[in-house]
Amino acid sequence: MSGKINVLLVDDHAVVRTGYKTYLLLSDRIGEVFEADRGETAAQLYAKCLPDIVVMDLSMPGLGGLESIRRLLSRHADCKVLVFSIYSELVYVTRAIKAGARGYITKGSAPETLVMAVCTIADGGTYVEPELAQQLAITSAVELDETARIKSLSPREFDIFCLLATGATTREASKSLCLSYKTVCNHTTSIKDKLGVKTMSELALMASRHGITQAVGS
Amino acid sequence: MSGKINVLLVDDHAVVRTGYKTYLLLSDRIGEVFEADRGETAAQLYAKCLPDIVVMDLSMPGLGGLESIRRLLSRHADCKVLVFSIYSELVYVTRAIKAGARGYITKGSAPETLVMAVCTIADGGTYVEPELAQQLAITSAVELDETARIKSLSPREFDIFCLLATGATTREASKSLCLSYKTVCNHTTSIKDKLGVKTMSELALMASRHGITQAVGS
DNA sequence: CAATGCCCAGGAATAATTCACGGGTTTTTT
DNA sequence: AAAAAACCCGTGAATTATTCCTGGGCATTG
Repeated sequence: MSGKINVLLVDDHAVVRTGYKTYLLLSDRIGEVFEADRGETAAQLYAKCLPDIVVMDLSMPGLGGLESIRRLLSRHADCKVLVFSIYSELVYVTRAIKAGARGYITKGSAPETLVMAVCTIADGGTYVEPELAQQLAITSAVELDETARIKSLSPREFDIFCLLATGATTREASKSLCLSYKTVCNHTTSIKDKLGVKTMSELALMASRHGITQAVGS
Repeated sequence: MSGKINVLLVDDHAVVRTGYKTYLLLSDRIGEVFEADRGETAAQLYAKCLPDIVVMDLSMPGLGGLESIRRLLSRHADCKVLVFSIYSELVYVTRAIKAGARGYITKGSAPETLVMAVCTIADGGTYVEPELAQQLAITSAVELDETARIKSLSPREFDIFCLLATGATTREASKSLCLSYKTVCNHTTSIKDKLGVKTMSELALMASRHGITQAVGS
């Protein structure tokens, strides 16, 4: 039905562009493949070439991939963007979708998958890598949940959480808060339980993600 | 002088492999290009094809890139390995070199660089991306101290460090590395000692400051 | 007045960690 | 090449940390 699909590839890795291009051109549904190495030039090239779809990497110098998507869409609202990233973390998926992407696949996916995704999106559909799509439903809630979980800590638990997450030992925390060592142990158990972490490392990383860097108390 | 250079590509991303391959084959110095998608098969393929150089990604499922390099070298001591990784953190560079790699470049580098690095190493030289080599001198005093400490870890200690710092339990780490639980405990003690930290939280935070976010290995 | 939830903490059982040690291997030094 | 040093792996005994269960005090709420 429709003619050939013209693609604009945006990726700062020349090697990756080449790999992708090689695969795309194997399909007879694909027409021309344009290349840009950064977000800034992508918008200009888009205006000039008017491709049917933009395939965009997320990690790029200058404007990141996300910002590039936003800019592209602010000028060309009907622009179809497929994100093709090394990141399989859901954070990136949700952000990309939020920014207006129509699809998301990782560089680990089979070459046929990307060609297929390109065609699907060019035809007006959307495509998110199955594994990610599945996780998305589950984990998008969990992502927000992390904040919620921290908030679910009782005041005392939060005090202890801050101390332990920034490197204090259980004993130091107990002294600092004038509590029995055992009490702190017990609190810690329920903190880990509420936060859903197994190790102190996870706890510390979670705290640092949420900007908890120094002890609140003395 | 020498004939064509045969290359073995080890990367779990098919697209990326294709990209390298396409570029490599543009050079008339390159002969055959073999592909492996993980460390386990790389060793076998190496024995069969006897390439002049191995281009290896660091982040792979199963054996990580580092462990793959070690194994490869334990069987084929004269094997030349060029690491081609997304990681631009210095920790990984030094680790890779220590593991026996002859060179290190990132996926962001120009395609010509890759070909050049391959040729240089195949000719018996070494090649580390200039930016990275330079960065080794720039890092701040505090970070430098921490970096030095991390570097002082033995290979095994580093493996364990990565796992524990990203949330693995001692037991999980022992399984993942096929070690006795007690052995991991003992290593952990000396890791904490060498890094000068008291708690696992501190250990995790220190790792995250140095860009160790996911296990390079399994 | 229950009922709930937080706060504190002790006891017993369990799990995790440390310390001292030894044997084997690899690497480096001399 | 021999010696020394460093690394790797592991065990056993002692120590410490953590969990689970329990219970009392306190404040808030329906």
